[in-house]
Amino acid sequence: MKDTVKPDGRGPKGSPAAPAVKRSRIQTRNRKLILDAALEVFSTHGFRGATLDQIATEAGLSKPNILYYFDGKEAIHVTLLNKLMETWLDPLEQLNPQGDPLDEILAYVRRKLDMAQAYPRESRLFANEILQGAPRMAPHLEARLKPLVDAKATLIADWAEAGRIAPVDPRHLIFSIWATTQHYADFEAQVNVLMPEGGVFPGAAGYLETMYRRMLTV
Amino acid sequence: MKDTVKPDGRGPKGSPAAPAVKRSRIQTRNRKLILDAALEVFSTHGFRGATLDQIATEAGLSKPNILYYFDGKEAIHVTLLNKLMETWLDPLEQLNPQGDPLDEILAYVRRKLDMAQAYPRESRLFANEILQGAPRMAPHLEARLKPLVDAKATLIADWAEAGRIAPVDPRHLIFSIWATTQHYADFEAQVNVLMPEGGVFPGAAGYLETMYRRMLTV
DNA sequence: TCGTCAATTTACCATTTGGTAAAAAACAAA
DNA sequence: TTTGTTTTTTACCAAATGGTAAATTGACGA
Repeated sequence: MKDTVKPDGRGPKGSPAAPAVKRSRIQTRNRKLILDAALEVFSTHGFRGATLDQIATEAGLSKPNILYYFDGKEAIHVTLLNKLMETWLDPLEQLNPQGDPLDEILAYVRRKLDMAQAYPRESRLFANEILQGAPRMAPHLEARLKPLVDAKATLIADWAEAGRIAPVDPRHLIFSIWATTQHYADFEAQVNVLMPEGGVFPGAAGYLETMYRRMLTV
Repeated sequence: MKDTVKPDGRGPKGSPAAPAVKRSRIQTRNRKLILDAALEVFSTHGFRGATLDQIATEAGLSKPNILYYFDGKEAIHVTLLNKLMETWLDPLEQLNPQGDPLDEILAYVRRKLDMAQAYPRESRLFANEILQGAPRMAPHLEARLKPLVDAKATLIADWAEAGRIAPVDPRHLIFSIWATTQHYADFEAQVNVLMPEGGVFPGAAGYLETMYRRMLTV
């Protein structure tokens, strides 16, 4: 019997992430089902706390069928993390050196808050990974996030230097933007206890705009 | 044979948290060892990701010996969470209605940041629990945290009303303080990648004081 | 120093979990 | 419809995991 060929075109235990082969309709659909289910499960239980059975049930597929599409639990997690990284970097990448400094930063805050609202599961997946010491993401952080943050920190420092925003440590500014926006996704369970009235995001948007405006206005 | 009596004075599967019986030196020492080991393990892997074997190894005890001191994995986790809640509430409780509003809030920020630095594992234990939907802490949040936050939010609203600090939504202010301070503990793995130079906390303290001063100064 | 209770170890067990092999079913090109 | 391929199911397995029973060792007051 010849080796089973997995739908992503890799042989058994193959590794390249890039889809070397065009996927069938069924493959496309089921991979999406699995990744969506896995996002749900990993983001609420963390990697070790999630089980393939949970993912299978959530996806409406059998466990062996899931392992037909992915090489294992870890491969699913890694796939999610890889996809996530680009999405996560995007709002910061959009910070425009040519724009008005205050507007740019406030727009960045806005984008991050919108993402926390639109993609809370992704935010929690990321939070879980970092909380646990970034075991599978550390290389990514080093290779992709760090250079981007370095570049944008320099940009913000230049803006401050030129007196176009108030003096500020760019890195701590970025940390505080991440922390305050992602908080509404990551700590949703707590926020919901303390602000029961529906729709916390409009208030959050107003608060954060005010805070960073007061922080950065010269 | 008579029922084995556990060292906390409860019979098998007993429940009261209060130590009904004074503990021996050995009990005190070993319970501490276990709780410390469990804090380490739970805070990095989450509840489901942690194993009794890990905790046992970390504590330097055997697994059955651990189950001699605690009714099970869940009981250890609950014990940690209960202890944690009081520690966690304390800095906010200290917010003094008689003090100068700006000073009081800045001191609160300072206390929270100091806690993130001194007790990062506790911060991550808490973050893990909330991330996963607060399954074992929701009652606590409702019963202890919510009343406190309500009270302090009213206090801050009064300060703003009286023009002693700039107008602000008190609850979002509190959220942002939690988010920005705990970020340095919870996302330590990421922070360390982006700010390799040792000692991020002095810079964080300076940044946060500046931010909340600018935010709240009338 | 002896006896008793506390503490610990040894030897297990049932379930859960990630994963596999191989057969069966569904599908698609001819 | 036939044939080769893709997809799914069935039936497993080995390791890990939470937990227990009972025997063994240790501490310590009378």
